[in-house]
Amino acid sequence: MKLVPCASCPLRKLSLFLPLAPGELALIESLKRDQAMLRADASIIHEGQTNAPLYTLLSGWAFRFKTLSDGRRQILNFLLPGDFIGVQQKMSDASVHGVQALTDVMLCVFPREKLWDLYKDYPTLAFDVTWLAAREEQMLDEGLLSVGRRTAMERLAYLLLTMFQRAEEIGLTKGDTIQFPFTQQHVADTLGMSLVHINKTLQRLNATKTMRWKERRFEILNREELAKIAFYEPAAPRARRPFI
Amino acid sequence: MKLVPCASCPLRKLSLFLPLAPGELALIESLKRDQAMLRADASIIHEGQTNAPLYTLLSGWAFRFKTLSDGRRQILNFLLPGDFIGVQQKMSDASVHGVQALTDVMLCVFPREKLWDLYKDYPTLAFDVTWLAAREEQMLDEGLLSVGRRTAMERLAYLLLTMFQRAEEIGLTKGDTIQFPFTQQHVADTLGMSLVHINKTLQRLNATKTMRWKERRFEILNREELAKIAFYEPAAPRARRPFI
DNA sequence: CGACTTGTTGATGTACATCAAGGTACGTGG
DNA sequence: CCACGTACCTTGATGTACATCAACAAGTCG
Repeated sequence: MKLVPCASCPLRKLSLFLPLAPGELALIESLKRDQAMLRADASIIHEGQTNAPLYTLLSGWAFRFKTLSDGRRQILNFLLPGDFIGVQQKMSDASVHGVQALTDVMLCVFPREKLWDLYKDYPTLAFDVTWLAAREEQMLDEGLLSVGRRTAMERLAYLLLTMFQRAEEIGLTKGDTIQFPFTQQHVADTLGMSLVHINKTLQRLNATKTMRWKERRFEILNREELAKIAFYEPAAPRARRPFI
Repeated sequence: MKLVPCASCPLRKLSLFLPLAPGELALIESLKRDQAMLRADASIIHEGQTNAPLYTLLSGWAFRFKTLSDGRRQILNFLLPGDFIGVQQKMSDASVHGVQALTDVMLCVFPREKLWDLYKDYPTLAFDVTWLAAREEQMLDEGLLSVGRRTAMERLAYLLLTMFQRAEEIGLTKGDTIQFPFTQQHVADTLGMSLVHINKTLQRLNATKTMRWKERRFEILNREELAKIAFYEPAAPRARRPFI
């Protein structure tokens, strides 16, 4: 398989990313070790794996998760194109969570040892890495708020709405619809509920006519009302990039 | 109030922090704007506050939280001396969570604009910042796993055990005991449960004789057994500092 | 064609929340 | 000193949001 040169990397086309200085691009190019293609359901990082490389998700969906020894699983977050995989592991430690592909995915592989070069020579990029980590952390905060304090209906509405909006930002939606790759079981494991209860809550939520989710196809019918159900409090407009 | 010079900063004494190069110390010194002392219950960062500075917690306990507009509160994490406050906000955005002091606290104030200087001139320190953020994220992951998938008893055991261990690492414990500053209501808001249920679960947990928590005084009686109840799966030994 | 994955629905049980009342400790002002 | 409030904890009674179990339907894949 041919390597996609970074200059034509799909991520570079996103408006989220301002142009890099030429030197930065060259550096990124030099850091890139490899590119990997994985099938849906493949494991990207195993729980307990040591010194896993960093990845950027170029295309497809994935998710981070943890499991207890008796099999209970908690999905921590979904990953979309443009997301970084692996910053979570405090450097050089064993990974304490797994990452699994939800669809076929394409990954850019980035050896962990070289992260230091990036910090040393390209503080702008280092700043970006921190920014991405902070963004991840905010999503986790929201997840914790959902699972801890939102009701079943609010949780489900919140998750579907925000997943839609994340997908929308990177152009994965068509109007008010999208094809979600996850199942009701995935959602159950994300929201800390049982599959059956997700299904019953979904019936009630569909009945509100603010949205519809059936056979993986999701459609928003009334975004404001859905946001109200979700207890979604609109954040300040997103910064496009770290300041300076 | 006198400023504590960074060279004699309480944090510098912790074994968690290896010696800094002299230049690094000077930089930190120059970045330090101020030092603040706050009373228990004071708000350190308000939800919605923009461009809040960064802080290092020098002494005392605090916590990060989010609230829904109808008052439901979720505590996201507790903060102990040596923790960074504010990296979570993706730079320059409005803060989407609040931070409140649990005891009287002493803070080192660090203007957000200067973070860039640090990244530019001291990549080692920048690396540390990322490392701290990654560590925070791992704690959040565990919190999400707890609230989503652990039972009430497991959750409570896990929280108390890990809070004890975090305190132990920075020398806040006396043998197997510690004085926790938080109330059962705080724990309820951390674990996504009601105060009443926390109390009832606590009775059951005390009855196992693996620990005792009464009137803020916490004591571990059998760490291994408590860890089993908590479904605590020991992580790989902690790295002392990011590899370079 | 079975075997499997995903979704759906109903019956039953339980882990939790909510409500309510009271208990102890600690502070305050009279 | 007492009377009073307030913060935190405790316990029982009742209700409900959830999980679990079970059975079945529809699609897909070897």
